[in-house]
Order: sequence, then structure tokens, then C-alpha cells
Amino acid sequence: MSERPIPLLELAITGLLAQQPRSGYDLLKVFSETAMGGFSSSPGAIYPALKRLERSGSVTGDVENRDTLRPRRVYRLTAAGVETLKRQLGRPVTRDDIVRHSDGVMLRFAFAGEVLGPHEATRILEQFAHEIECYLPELKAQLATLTEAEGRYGFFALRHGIDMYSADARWARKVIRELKGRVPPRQAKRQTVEPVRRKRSKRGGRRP
Amino acid sequence: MSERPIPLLELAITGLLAQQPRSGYDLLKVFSETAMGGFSSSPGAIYPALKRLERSGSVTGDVENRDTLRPRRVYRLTAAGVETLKRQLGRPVTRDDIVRHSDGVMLRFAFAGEVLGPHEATRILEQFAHEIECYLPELKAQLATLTEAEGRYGFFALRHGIDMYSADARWARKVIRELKGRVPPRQAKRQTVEPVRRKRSKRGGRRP
DNA sequence: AGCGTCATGTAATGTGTTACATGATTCG
DNA sequence: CGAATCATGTAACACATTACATGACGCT
Repeated sequence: MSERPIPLLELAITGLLAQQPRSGYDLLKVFSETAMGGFSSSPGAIYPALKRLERSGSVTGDVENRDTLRPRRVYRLTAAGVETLKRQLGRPVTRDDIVRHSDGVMLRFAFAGEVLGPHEATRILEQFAHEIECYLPELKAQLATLTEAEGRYGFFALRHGIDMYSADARWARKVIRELKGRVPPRQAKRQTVEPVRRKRSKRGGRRP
Repeated sequence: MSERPIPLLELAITGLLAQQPRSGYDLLKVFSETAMGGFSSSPGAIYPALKRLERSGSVTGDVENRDTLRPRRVYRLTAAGVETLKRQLGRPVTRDDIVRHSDGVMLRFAFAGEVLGPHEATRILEQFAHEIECYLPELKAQLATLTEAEGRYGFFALRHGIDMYSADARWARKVIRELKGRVPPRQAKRQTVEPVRRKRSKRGGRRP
């Protein structure tokens, strides 16, 4: 039913272009200067990704300053791109997502909040917290089987995993409460074409 | 000076083979059944990686049960492989490591503890904690620039990053204290060839 | 007889990384 | 004038994912 996941870099680019049109270089800067530094941030990754997204019809690039000597290719989401983004954001959060792609969950949360509103963002957090809370007991059981003799450092490393997931769950539950506290406007403001403001929005999400 | 990093999967395999000889299928099982589930755990990744390591001289594979109808190729580290592993474990922990390869740091910590002893493991933790404690204020500064209007969900996601790094640092400091508390034997027991015990060691480290 | 596990691999495809390449503009 | 930044890309390479392929063994 639900679409298969697209590469994280493409999801990140799609989400950032949903906020505002940007050039390849703009995206490069976002990845290298903000907390989204978990991404490649190298031209060899970003420009090909933009080309792929353009071929698949999710984005279009308009050349700005065609007359001047320094043209910029500014990309924006198409209607199809918006649909793709929404389908991606709507994917359920699975065990696999939290074990192997937890950065992607954070991306989806942030973009879902902006594109689909607090209701969907909360759903993602609920599923995220739930999967973790199911997984944690298993990890703790594994911890119990580790004796001092057989892997003291593995023991520490496993405890690290447990600490991380616990912090994840605590964070998610807290944000759920905070989102519930305020008035949920049910649908966030929509972003239309808006002729290219050059402003960097910092955004978070660890090594996403 | 210090060698460039090898792929994480190869590092993981090398470290696991330092504990005991294993077959490709054994490694597969470790990745799929223990908390090291962050790895590919697919034959299409592991067998080629073993072949690469063999070509580069880090491991050798001996066929076991050659006569029977179900042969197993059991790999073990060579002397050169041990040296490579030690050089990899000895690499300093950089900002880039914590932002983009934090799983690798956990691997290196666990293996360094076993292969090089508590002294080196502690050094890794110190560097890990230090880099994080330098990075955290920058993230908090970024958080301060995020207004409610300009990215409420980015705000939450950034706070998630901050929570994670804080938990990382807390964990590291705690383990450092625990390692200091006990008698540091300065060099862990060395593992020699040891004819193939078939025992799974569970080991931790999140999405490593 | 069929299913699950043991056990090994290969092939196609896609994608990230590294390094290179080019040239304009701005600032000191 | 030189260095840093703006701005865009390409090419070679390495690597992971997915899917496929094979076959023995043990159990029911």
C-alpha cells in the first residue's frame, strides 16, 4: 500500500524545497551550516539528487539571472512533488525505521509538522515512541545475558543504546505533551511559490 | 599520519573476527540477532566485504568440513589484520565522527576495550565526550535563533539532537568513571587462534 | 513431502564519496 | 591583486540493497 521509501537525501531536499525554493548551493549551505550536517553536503551528492528529482517530476528548476554572468538554478516543488512528499511523510514508523533509519523519522516529523500539521506530526511521534518502548525491553533482556566476563565493553555499548532509546522516548513523549497543550490549528499554513527569499532557515534533527 | 577510515561494515567484521573466528553466516547472524542490527546483515554486503578483506590481507578463510557436503568457510584475522584494526581503533575522535559517524565511535570503543585495553577505550570516550561538549553550545546557540514563527518543528527536532548529544556525553562520562573505578589491567587478554567455538556474543552499540 | 534453517554466493542497480574542473564576484 | 566565497557541475570508484540462485540437512 504505502510507497517505498525514497533516499533520505531526496526526502530532505524535498522537504526543504517545500519550505521555500532553493538552489543547489543553498541546499549545500543548509547541510553544511545547520544541524542537518548528517547529510552529505557535497555537490557530488546534491546536484545529481536534484537532477533525479527533476527527472521524476518532483521538482522544477528555473534559471534565475539568465542574463547576468552568474546564473542560479532555483528549484521548487511541483504539485506531484508535494504529493510524493506527503506520501513519504505518511508512511508508518516501523521497527526498522528506529533501528536503522532513525534520522529519517526525525526528518519526517519536522516536515510533517509543517506540511501536514500537528496532528500528523503527533502520530509520527506516537508511533516512534511506541516502537521504542516495545524495543527497549528486548535490549534490556539482552543486557541481562551479558556477563562481566563475556564482553564488558559490549555491555557498556549496549547500555549506550538503551540510554539513547530512552532519551528518544522521553523526548517524544514530552513533545507530544507540548503539542497537545497548544491549540492545534489542524492544518499548517501552506507555502506557495513566493518569489525566492534568500533566507536560511536553520533546522534540526540529528545526523538526519 | 593516521590511516583513513575503512567502511564501518569492514570495521565491524574485523572487530568481531578479533574476538573469534567466524563464518560469513555467523556474522550474518550476529548482525541480525543482536543489537548490532544497524548493519546490513544481508549476504550481498557481508560476503563481498569478507572477500575484500581477504584480498587486502586482513583475514584468511579456511574451509572447514571440506570432506562433508556442507563446507563452511571460517575466517580469522591475520597479523596484518590485527595491525589494521589497531590503527583504526587508534584514530582520534573528530567532530565529523560524532556528527556523521557516531555509530563508528561506539564500535571503536567496544573493540578498543577488548583489543587494546581500558586505557585506549577511556581515551576514545574522553575524546568523544569532549567533542560533544564543544558541539553542544553551538547547537544551543542555533536553538536560540529559532523563533516560534520560523520553524516550530525544526525547534523540536533540534532539541532532539541536543537531548541525544547530552545523553551521549552523560553516558560517556559515567563509563569513564566506572572504568576508572576498577583496576585497569592495562592490556586485555589476547585472543589467539582457538579452534572455533560456536558461541554468539551479543554486543551493543546503537545502529552501528 | 514440504518447510525452515544452514550456508554460500552472484548480478543489477542505485547512490554516496572523493576528487577534480571551471569561472565570476567580493572583500581586504 | 590574491583569497575566500558564490555557483555549478562531472567522472571514477566504492559500497549497499535487492533480488535471485543453489543445495544439504533436520524435523514433522
